[in-house]
Amino acid sequence: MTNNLIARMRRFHRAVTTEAGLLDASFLGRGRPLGPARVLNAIGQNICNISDIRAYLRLDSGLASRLLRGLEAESLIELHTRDGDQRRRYATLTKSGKQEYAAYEALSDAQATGIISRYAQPDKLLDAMDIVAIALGFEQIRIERVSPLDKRAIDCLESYYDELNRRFELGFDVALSCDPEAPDMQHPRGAFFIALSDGIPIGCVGLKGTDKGYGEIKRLWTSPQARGLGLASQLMDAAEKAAKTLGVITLRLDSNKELSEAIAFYYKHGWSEIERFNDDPYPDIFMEKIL
Amino acid sequence: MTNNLIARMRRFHRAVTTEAGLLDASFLGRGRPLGPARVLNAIGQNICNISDIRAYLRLDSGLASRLLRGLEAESLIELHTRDGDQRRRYATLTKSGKQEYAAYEALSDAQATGIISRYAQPDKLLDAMDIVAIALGFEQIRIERVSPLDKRAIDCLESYYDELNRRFELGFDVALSCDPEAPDMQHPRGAFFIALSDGIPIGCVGLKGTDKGYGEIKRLWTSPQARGLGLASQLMDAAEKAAKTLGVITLRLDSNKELSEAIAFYYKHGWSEIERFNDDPYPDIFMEKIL
DNA sequence: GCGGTTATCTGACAAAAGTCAGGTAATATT
DNA sequence: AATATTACCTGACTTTTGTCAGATAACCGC
Repeated sequence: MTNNLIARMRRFHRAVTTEAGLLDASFLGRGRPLGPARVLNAIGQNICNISDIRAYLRLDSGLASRLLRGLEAESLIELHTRDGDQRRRYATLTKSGKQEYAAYEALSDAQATGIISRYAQPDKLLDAMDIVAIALGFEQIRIERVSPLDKRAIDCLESYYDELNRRFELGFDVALSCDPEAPDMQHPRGAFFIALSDGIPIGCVGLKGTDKGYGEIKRLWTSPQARGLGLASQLMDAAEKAAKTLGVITLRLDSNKELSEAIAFYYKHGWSEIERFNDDPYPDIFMEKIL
Repeated sequence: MTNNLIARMRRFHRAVTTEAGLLDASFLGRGRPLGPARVLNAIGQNICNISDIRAYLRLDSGLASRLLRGLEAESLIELHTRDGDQRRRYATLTKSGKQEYAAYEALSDAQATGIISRYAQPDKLLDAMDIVAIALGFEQIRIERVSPLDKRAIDCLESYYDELNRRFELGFDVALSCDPEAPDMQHPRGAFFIALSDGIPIGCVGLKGTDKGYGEIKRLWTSPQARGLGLASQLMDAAEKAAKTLGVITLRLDSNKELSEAIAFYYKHGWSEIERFNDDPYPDIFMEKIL
């Protein structure tokens, strides 16, 4: 298999550059060169600040400036300053800019569904695309501290519950578990983190504050497509750092032996087994780590 | 999940264009613009005819001509005509051209291994890349008639035997099975086909000639990464067409009920169950189709 | 308030990529 | 044999992209 690695990778690369070429070429269908089209799309995706646009598209400052001037001349965008740093400028779409952007969106949606639709098992393809996209964009994964009530946090939690429900012999029902109250996982009592790959949530962890002299790690989860990249470690690090900042020195967690890879992960990261410390029906293993 | 489709696809697309940009940008490390570098690589991949190069890289004839002139001036390539159409010209790498090409290869190999190596489960990533590459390059899949002794045919057969060995409760040993003799699956007695995605074999089928008044379909297999794209149908069509050409009107095959998706496929494609017609130990279902 | 830094812009270039209207010789069609 | 087509080339041109050296105004630390 290993000797095959290069060939497989090359084939992938070729497929992908061709496809990328096609997808980008589709942007040309609207009579605008790729440069301005890319900038317009970046702005449409709410990347408004000029520095951010430059970084996202890897553009030289001069070039970026000229492309923006062009879009402004077409009156697709407007540039403003905002409160705060008066050097920074922010681009927003005008009415016709929004229409143009929507047209581009429609083009790439059509492309996307076209590719997916010829596939009998779209989920298989999408999962594969996720795996690739997450792996290739690994350096860009950001850990963000959010409210556990954030839409993206809830997405993660639902996937997490689904997975527990599939993996536990008796299923899993959050209502029966001791679901931590949101305030316990928010400043100043605790924290909640999500991992984002290009804006899409792919993992989460909660730090729950208690009044019992220890903090609890809850809902550590990474999306199946993101496993094997060390994301759980990153999340756990974020949670531990937050715990230290809050003055928590003892962390506890509960888990279930069905989740063998998780248990292995905890042992590897300095956790050790302790006695049961709650009466939640699902966990059968209890662990502790002194920071 | 479905409402998520577009977002996932977009993320993938972005990851992939960025990565593609990086990979292509790596071509720039050798002080040659992308255009000539791409042409050199196409020639290195044995795409020699100028029309083919143009089609592969989607280049205007004038542009292609100029890029070739440039490489010629660097004495990396030579252009010749060959027997046959004297208008057609074929590019070949010179000695230093081969060196340059090897240097590009080394660059992209380093890129590839770099990406793979940071992944704890490289096979997971590679499988995903295969799935994506095959799906995106679906239109370019070619069915080729080859000898069953062709290296690529043997690769397919080995994967096929491996899979049977995994899936049959008692395992699978080719030696115990009635392995058809190569001549039976070659002109004029039979045929053997492989499916190629960008040169890599991803499926096969054999048509075995017999002296018993019927032909046999053997070794119909598609790689797991290629399933769900209707590749088996394409292969079967090729085999049936070949059978007709050879004057065969009755086709038979044997299979095993463990391979439920295969059986379903046969029923769907006009095959019906018949009595056992051989004493091979592995099959437990026997089928026939009149063309 | 002053030197240093930062975010953005401008103008002048240069390189690369793409386009187009012919041109030539070989081949195909009738 | 005349005509059309094909494969490739050439030259003239435009557009797009990328680069660089300054300019300007706002901000930051002291």
